[in-house]
Amino acid sequence: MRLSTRAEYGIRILVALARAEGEGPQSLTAVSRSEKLPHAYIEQLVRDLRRASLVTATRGKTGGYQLARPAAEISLVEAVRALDGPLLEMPCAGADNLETCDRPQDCSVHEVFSRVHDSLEETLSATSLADVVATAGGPPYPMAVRRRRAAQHAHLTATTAAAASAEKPMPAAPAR
Amino acid sequence: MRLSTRAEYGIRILVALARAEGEGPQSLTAVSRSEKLPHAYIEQLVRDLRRASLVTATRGKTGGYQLARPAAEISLVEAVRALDGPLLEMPCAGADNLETCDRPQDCSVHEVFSRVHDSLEETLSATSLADVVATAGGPPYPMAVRRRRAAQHAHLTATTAAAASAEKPMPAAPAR
DNA sequence: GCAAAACCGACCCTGGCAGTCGGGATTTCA
DNA sequence: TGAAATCCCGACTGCCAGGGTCGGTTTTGC
Repeated sequence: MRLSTRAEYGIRILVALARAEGEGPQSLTAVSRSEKLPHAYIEQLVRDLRRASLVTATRGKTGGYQLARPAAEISLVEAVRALDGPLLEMPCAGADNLETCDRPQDCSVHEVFSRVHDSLEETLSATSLADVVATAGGPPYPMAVRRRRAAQHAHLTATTAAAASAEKPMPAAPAR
Repeated sequence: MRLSTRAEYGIRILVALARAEGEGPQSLTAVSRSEKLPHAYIEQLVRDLRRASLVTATRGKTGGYQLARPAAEISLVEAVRALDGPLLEMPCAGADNLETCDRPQDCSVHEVFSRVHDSLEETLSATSLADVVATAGGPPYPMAVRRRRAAQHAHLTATTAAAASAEKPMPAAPAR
């Protein structure tokens, strides 16, 4: 299972724009340089972001892109949907829109996949660009991650997985 | 984002075997017929399941496959890992094993992706084959899903997403 | 010994997706 | 006015992972 690089790059772009919030339009070349991403490719992606109204563009020599809304009000799930389509793309799984399962009556996995989809949606919509920017200032990541994992593992053995999930500090408000 | 059909089919196979728990080995042709999956392809998958010790095989004319452990003790995350490798396969993301991020010091998305990975792991490891079999008897799925969604949405507007997740009845014990 | 099963490796083939290219439309600035 | 920098757009390429197949061997029950 993997998230497309489209979504990954897209998020990186948005985060870069979020960092420069209020500083006016950022040119794509600047972003591509700072994030080390291929300019020509990025261009496609940012187009989709604009069409999804996550970003606004201004043309001309001093032009560039900026977030269409405050970073705190843009959740990652919007970015992923804009670039990647449905969160969990499977014939038989509470997809984003409707169910297109070919075994309508007795599909064993339908329920589970819907659950997976929902959990993805939850985690992604619970994180805003502002959150990402905020955490990104912290300690080097492998460390932070490992510390988090350790703490969580302790909980997992003591209580249930669901309970542990609820205890994780999930910073911000969903955008919608 | 999508789960490979390998994983999907694999789960279907395991569920079929779980349904026939205690009835001795089930031939692959039987499974392929009942689940409407291509025999030749399934064969590959079940091989991997065996190598991961989720399934045992008996050869010969009356041979077939059966679960290596009770269905209640096999979680879906094991199946997915056996067939699909790491849960969330991304260069920069707390992958299953170790971190192979090329932007070691300031990777903005590392933290988020790890969170997604963990949430996947939670939901998948919280569901055992026995759970799937149990829920699979119930009402036709689209209904069940829609009902669940509606209930959840009501909560989401009232409380936070994380809290709603904790309230979802997640039936069973993680396998490990 | 025949039939039916599990085993195995090698192979094919198509779609999606990362990434490129060339050109056009806008704006700014000198 | 024109050059330069940007956004804008559609079309193209190339690769490779993944779904699916095939032919053959070994094991076992009747």
